[in-house]
Amino acid sequence: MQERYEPAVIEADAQRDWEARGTFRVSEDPSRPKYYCLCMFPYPSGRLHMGHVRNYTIGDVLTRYMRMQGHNVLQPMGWDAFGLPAENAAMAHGVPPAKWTYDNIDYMKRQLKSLGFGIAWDREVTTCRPEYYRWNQWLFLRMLEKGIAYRRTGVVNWDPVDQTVLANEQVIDGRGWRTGALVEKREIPMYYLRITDYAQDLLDALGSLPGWPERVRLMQENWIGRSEGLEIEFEVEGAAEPLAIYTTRPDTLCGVTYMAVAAEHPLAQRAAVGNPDLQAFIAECQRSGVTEAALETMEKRGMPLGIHAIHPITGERVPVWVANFVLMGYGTGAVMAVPAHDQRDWEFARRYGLRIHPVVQPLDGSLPDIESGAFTEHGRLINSGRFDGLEFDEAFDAYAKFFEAQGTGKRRVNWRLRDWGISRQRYWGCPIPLIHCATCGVQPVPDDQLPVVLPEDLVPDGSGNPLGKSESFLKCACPKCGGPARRETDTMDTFVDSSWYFFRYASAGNDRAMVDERAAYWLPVDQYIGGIEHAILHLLYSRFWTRVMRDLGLTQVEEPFTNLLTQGMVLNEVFFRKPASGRITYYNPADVDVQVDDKGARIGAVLRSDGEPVESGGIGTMSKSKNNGVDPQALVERYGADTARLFMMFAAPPEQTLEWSDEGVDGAFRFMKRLWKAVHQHVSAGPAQALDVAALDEASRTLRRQVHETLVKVTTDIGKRRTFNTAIAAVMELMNAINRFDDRSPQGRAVVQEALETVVLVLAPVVPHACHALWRELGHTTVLVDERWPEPDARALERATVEVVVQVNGKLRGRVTVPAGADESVVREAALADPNVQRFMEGKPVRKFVYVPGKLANVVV
RNA sequence: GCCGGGAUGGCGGAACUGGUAGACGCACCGGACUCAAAAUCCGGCGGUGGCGACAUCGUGAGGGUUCGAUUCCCUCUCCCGGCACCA
Repeated sequence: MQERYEPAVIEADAQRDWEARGTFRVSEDPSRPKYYCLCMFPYPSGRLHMGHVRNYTIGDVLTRYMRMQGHNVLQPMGWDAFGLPAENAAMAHGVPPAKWTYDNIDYMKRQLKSLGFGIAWDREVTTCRPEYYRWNQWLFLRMLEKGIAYRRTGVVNWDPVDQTVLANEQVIDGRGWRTGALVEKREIPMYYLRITDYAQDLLDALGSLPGWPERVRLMQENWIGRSEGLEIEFEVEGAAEPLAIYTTRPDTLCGVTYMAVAAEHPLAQRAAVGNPDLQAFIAECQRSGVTEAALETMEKRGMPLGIHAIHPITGERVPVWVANFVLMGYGTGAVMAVPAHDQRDWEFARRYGLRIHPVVQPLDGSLPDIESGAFTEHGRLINSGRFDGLEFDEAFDAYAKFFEAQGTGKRRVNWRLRDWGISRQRYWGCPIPLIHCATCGVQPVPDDQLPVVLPEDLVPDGSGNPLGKSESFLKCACPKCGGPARRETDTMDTFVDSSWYFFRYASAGNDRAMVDERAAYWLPVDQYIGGIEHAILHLLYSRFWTRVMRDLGLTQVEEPFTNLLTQGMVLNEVFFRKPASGRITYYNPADVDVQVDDKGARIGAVLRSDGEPVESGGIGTMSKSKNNGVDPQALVERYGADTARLFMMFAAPPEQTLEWSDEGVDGAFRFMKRLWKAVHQHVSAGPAQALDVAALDEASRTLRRQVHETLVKVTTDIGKRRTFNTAIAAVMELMNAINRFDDRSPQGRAVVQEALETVVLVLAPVVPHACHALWRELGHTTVLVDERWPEPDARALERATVEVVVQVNGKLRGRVTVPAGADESVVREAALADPNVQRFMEGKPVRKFVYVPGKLANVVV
């Protein structure tokens, strides 16, 4: 056996071996339990980043673990290959997005292979390939037929200089990122998917997802945002049509002191005619951003329209305002304002001197305090005429009945969730398969003409969609009348691509159907793993898309992902210098030396190249802008894939953020060397004898118990808790025990042989290359990746005595050793006899004796 | 602003169902080996007091429940993720 641990050689050997054996190619085998382990596929940005390495290492550990547990495991991989960065790269370097994307895929695929992930590469999916996205188009046409897809206008960010639609991330402080021009809101026709038709189902089914983190279910529940309320019509003076509003607080109706409508609302538009001030204000509302965060954080402003609504209960005249925080897209584009019981309305009323009229009092009968803020809790009605004295539920019912009887209002369920706008005015995406004909209008592309292929040779220049300038793409015949027509140039949101790729892995290569019977074998995904940043949108869209496929008879599956693991982000330190004048410069932590005092505490940091100090910017996500990324490739070349994988899994539990640490990587590498050395030392003394459990001495029995205790712990940590860091810590502890054990007798060596075999087996999912080699060195002719996970020996786990800690009044005062399974009375006697325990009891009688069997006793005096 | 999450030694983290706070690793300190260094091995390592046995304080801040709270409840601070065209 090689004495030195040489990862480059070991890893290449192992990978060659798996490749030659076709170890990770899988087929559908109904005789074995299946396990579909899926990691979120990467966007091919150029190189893998540490987040990918973390994600795919978690997936690979589970894949290899479940394989050892006897499952038929599928771990596929693919590319989320459409998207904005390819267009940005095209603009920067003049390369077509297609070439850039395919080159990146080639490089990143090599990186993934070098990390030793057990991927079924024969099922690879690339979303920018026509053989993939034709099925986006095909399903879109089915949705159009069923009315799930429809056309209406939507608001986008418009850069007036570049004459182009901007993504939210391309709008910086309200200005276009390239032109610096003030961005305008613009309404354009777009295609939407009726995800709101599925809102109730998507909400209810969250309850059937016990394998999802509670926080993700909560976030989705809040995102869907079901609310029950009343839709109420207010008469408007001098207008034929009433003003409809939706409220979840009908009990506060008599507290309405003004109404607010969106800038785009017909009432506001009409009032603005001939009123320049109002026109200016409405134009200003058009200029704010379109994101919810921007709308919620901006200053709440408004202007009276000079018209009045009639309160449906009191008959009072109520002024109607236009306000920048009311959105035409939400509900009816108008709200009733109750400043006494809604904080936002309260602030608005204070600002503009509007009346604040309390109509709800706390249940204790006190008067609501509306001086410092709104009273927003439920309570009892006052100042509400014949509704006085009612509580929330009663008031809700009473008002509902009142309006239903009059036909001027009704109960309504409202959703925060909005329909999914899938149109993008961009080139590098899946073409929406529609044709515009001057005589026949919008026509779907017939199925036999699919796919509508995206030309791969265009280069965007930032001024609009290049598809709109490509005659060869645009020109087509109308499928209905045969006359000249033009193709739709909008492409689909890339969330469409990622909403069903997990079905396609299981139906790879089928050019006649979107999914086939292989999907019925593999779906649903047993374990999905990806970043927490996808907790809402991607996961919700996938759940929706799966339901549409179910309704079209394409699958029986309703929920695509049975278990979900959301991994935390990978962080690193941030170092920078900010000269008195000039731009801030970030330095890569690899180029910075940290200075510590003699206790190891940090006292400063200097740039290695010039020895001058740099400032610490704390810890942040690895990013280009902060220049704090670590290249996985350099890591693998220096330490090997196993060390990289071991560090990633050891440094933090998977759901938490992970802080990068070069020293931590060194530590992981040292452990690999120690492991290698321990096996080398053991093996170089010749083969071990068979283990005779009955012949072991005390020290050997203790080591053997530690081996089996570790096995139990690692099995639950990997298999149930998914806390790989504690599993690895337990194995490190065992390795320390093995290294301290120096019994070279035949039975001593037999115990060590069993211990080392166990270590190699349980570490195989984490550091598969080294373990692959070590398994052979330990005398096996089998291939480790096909071995079964070991079973603990119950008899090895038995203990004769246990240590019980003894507290007096909850404070630790002593320890007693008692026979395992001893009665409480035995423990009590031993505990009370302990001198230190007696000292702290100060001769007082025992008031209470709490005993946690085998662990702890608390004497209360 | 709203929704979700987090905060434990010098650092990353552990404590699984309310029961020994600090496992494991890193950094640091001391020692062995070495002409020396690196590597490796051994030992120490939350603060304070004590020669020591041990005591005492200590899990972001403040309060509460409990025999017992890092864990449960309330209030607050800071950090991170998402907010519908980044993926």
